[in-house]
Amino acid sequence: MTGSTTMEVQQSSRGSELSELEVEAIEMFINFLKIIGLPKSVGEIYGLLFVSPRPLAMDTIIERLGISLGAASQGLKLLRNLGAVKAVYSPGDRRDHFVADLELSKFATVFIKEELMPRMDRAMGRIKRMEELLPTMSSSDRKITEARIERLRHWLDKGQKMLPWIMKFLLR
Amino acid sequence: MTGSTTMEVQQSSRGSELSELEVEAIEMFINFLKIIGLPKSVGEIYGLLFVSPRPLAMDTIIERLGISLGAASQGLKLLRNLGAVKAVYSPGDRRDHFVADLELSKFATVFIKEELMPRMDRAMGRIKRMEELLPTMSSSDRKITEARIERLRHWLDKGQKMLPWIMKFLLR
DNA sequence: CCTGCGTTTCATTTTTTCTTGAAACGAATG
DNA sequence: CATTCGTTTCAAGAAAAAATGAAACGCAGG
Repeated sequence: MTGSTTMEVQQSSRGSELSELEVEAIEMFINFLKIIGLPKSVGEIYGLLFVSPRPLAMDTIIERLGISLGAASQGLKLLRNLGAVKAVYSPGDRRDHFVADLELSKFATVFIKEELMPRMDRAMGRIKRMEELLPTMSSSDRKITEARIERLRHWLDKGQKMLPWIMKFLLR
Repeated sequence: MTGSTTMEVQQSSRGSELSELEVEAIEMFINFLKIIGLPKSVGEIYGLLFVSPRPLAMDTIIERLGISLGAASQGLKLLRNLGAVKAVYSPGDRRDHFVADLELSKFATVFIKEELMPRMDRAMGRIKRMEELLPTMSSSDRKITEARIERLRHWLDKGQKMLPWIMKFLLR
């Protein structure tokens, strides 16, 4: 019945062994996404989707990577929130299928916008607070600390000015 | 001579309570250094040293931060290796005393040089390996994956070119 | 409506990372 | 040189982060 064209070398989408190429991609993304604090499972998922020529359903991802249901679901959710993966509709299949968004700069820009910038803002708040607290120090020490805080502010300013520039550069 | 209005806050250099200003600085650096993957204790140490107008001995650091001997020793070692802290000689005292290097950009440049660049090099190695493996794919899928790997390489190239520029910018 | 498939949630377990403190070390001092 | 003070090391413990999988959910198809 199901005859048709022997399903070809579909091995990469239903067997369980990962091809060497897939392993390379996966390891690359594990290491890469770790930099911005994402867990291994997220790197695995994105790596697999990145080299996969066609959308994959969640249970395929689970089976091929050998990760748990929870990790897959949460990892995909996170990646979708980042905009790094999107779900595509697959006719005649109740399951969602997932594709990697190839715009890698998203990882960097999201990281900058969601992590670095808010942290820098909070740091700036603390610096202001420190400046307010300066008068509570003995005057001899105050000069020294004041200069340091000033320096801190200066450096942070520089960082804050640089980030938008980097983002612009990343977006082509 | 210390006249001024209030001389009270001398406590901050030998008692055990941290001043509010010190707390702000410490929390700031904990959060800041966490970005580049350094543990809390390291942030605490650097933060304390940063606002301290004079060099501190290790046991002072231990006492004031309430951290252990091991954490202090290892944290200071790490910070010295990064070049973010240096030991200064204090006449008539057997103990080492530590000062924060105020060149904050060091954290960023060390991170770029020691973390990002090597990772990118390794990633580039993997990309080359993937390109070698491409011929093992079925030809229909190969085109797609080939284009993606090409894209990956392009993006990584861009990143690698950007890093030296960022470093230059950070160093004034 | 019910049923069943696919997905999400979340308490628990596992793994990883950080901290602790005692023991080893070493170098200045008497 | 023996002693003492200061520092480093590292095995063990604590804390934090990530993964697991069973239960709850929700929705398409009957």
